[in-house]
Amino acid sequence: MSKSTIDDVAALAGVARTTVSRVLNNQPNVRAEVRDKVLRAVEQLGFRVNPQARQLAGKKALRFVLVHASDFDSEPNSYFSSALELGATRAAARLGAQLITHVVNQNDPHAARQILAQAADDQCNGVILTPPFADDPALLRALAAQDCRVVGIAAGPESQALVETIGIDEERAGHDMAAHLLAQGHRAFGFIKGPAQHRSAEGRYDGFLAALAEAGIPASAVQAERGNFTFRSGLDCAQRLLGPDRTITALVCANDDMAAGALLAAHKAALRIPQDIAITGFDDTPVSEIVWPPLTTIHQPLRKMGERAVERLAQLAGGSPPDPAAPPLHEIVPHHLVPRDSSGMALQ
Amino acid sequence: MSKSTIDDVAALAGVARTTVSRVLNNQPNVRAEVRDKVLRAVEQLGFRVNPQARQLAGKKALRFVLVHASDFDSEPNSYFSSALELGATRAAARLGAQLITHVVNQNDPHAARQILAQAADDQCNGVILTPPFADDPALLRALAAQDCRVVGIAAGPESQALVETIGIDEERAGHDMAAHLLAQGHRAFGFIKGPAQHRSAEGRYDGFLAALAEAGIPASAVQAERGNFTFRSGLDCAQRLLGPDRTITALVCANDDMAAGALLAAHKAALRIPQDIAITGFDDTPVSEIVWPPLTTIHQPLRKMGERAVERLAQLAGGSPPDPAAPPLHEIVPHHLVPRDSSGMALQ
DNA sequence: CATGAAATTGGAAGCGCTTCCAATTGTTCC
DNA sequence: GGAACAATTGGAAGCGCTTCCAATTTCATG
Repeated sequence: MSKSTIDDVAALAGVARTTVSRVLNNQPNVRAEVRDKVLRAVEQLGFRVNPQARQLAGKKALRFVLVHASDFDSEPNSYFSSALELGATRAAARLGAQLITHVVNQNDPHAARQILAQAADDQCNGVILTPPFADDPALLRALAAQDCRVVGIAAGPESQALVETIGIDEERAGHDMAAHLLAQGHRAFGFIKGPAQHRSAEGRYDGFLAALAEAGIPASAVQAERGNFTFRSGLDCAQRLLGPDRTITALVCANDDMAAGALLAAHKAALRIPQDIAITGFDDTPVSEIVWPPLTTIHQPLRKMGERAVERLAQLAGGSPPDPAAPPLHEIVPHHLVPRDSSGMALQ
Repeated sequence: MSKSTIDDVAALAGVARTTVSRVLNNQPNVRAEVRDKVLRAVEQLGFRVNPQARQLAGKKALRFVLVHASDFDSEPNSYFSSALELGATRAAARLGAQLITHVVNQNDPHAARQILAQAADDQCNGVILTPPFADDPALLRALAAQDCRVVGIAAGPESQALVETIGIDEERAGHDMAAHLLAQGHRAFGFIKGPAQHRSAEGRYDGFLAALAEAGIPASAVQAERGNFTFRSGLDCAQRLLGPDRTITALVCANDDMAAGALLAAHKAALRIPQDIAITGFDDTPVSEIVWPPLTTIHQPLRKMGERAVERLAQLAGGSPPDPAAPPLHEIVPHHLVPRDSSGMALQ
């Protein structure tokens, strides 16, 4: 169980460590024959580069901060934050970077100031901000002023103009969900939105409406409610939409938790799902598979987003100074529709 | 935003790096006056040790493997695995260790062989096994035979006798849940167990029965069903227990997902929760707060368990050879009862 | 074949830190 | 005061790897 080092590879391949390093890092000026010899030695020894050593030697000690939002002063008990951080820490480990996580109470009036102080304290190369912090332009500007790079997660258009951001194409996702339901014959829709300040999620509704408009269904025909991403708000909104005078045959919820609440409301109203009412969510968190029937939803790759955020910061830290004239990049990660039984059947 | 190094601290404190290192690592033979001077310099500079450099210099390059179980060949979409891994990666990062994760299909007859091959391939110092792999004695013995240290997560008594393990006190947890319900006046119970091969979770039922026995309620009076930890199995079992001839006032489920299914069954049967039937879960996953009413449950600190697993492996890798006569250590991490509205009121 | 240029390879320093062995300082005893 | 011992501190090597600059080899041209 002893670990091979670059010196072992060099000895076996009969070259210097410099050459091994060149091969492993895809640098030029290595003959193909030497490259093959090195790669064979790597394979034979089962060599794995030590990322810590690589990072240290490369003079690129990197340290990033991930800021979680919470309603309390303790860590959020949520899949969103766990998955995002898991992706981020995996990427950091791979790159030999340090990732420091902080939890900030989103209801604290001093939240922004706290984030600024922590970023300075931590002497970090960059900060990953989650909603709602990613949608706070003043905070984004203040971080830039203290020379701190930022990647915003699921941030709205205003933030996209200020800092690097990552998210799914929310409008396209909403459009895809509507298209799925339209293809099943639905023409009468309800929609439970998320919080108004969640700018990116508003795009879900916009895309949904755009797809309906293409099918000749005006926005005024949609029965919309506003929830706050919780099961309870989904239950309450759905009870209003699924009352005795119900006209809708499909209810789209802006996240899975609210959709789970809407499922309960439908069960309580003795409605068959999806025959009487199809119900769909967003995000593909574990909840979407836990409930009955399992939810049709849009998969948002949270882990991937965490990874990309770290990788983006690493690029920013390692590259040339940013071109001030170039706008920040909004990176779109792919979403996909996950059809499940909550919308599994075409309308009769 | 420049990072301080140990040399900066040494210069400011007027000592050698060796002395700074001694202070930071709590080594003896440093006068208190010198120690204070160093710590002040650390504070003033906001110095943070670089764990990569520490690990590399300390000649303790560590690499661990975490094996997730899945029903597919892709990564499980579950809070259990995410939280465990998050704890493990955080601890690994802090210790400057590498953590490699693998996903193994638990239904694959070659699963054990796959794990063995991967551990050897990865040249790792140790393996963290999750259920059901942690409950496979043959696998545990085979890993030991290839000189691979193991920490099992939530493993049953048989595994506890073979390898290092970590879990909550399942019996005490089951006992605490029963005591909570007994204190609210409940005397007629149902219980939805987990899968029979999940040895550790059987302890939940044992502890539950022990508490009832103390209150003079025999095991034969409990209506028990067996689920498989899924929402659907919870729904099905609960429908049998909550039928028109229902006699129970409290239903304890061996995990939160089944409890969420039981909640739906209760809602469908038009039962008030908790007035007509109290329903409780186990594990305190995000689901427990997402449903309505929120679930009383037992908090199992998954992240902590992941952390401790890595720390335990690091200790095993760094210490003296294990005493063959000493039994492996079963580490108990604290659980606690989380009372919520699903059992929030005393019986009328 | 000789020369110059380009391509390829290697020696060695050093990233931030730990640790081994040497050097220095302090304490105790006669 | 001197010797012996203990406590404290520091110099320097080196962890696994990258990278800068030097050395060597290869290629092209006259």
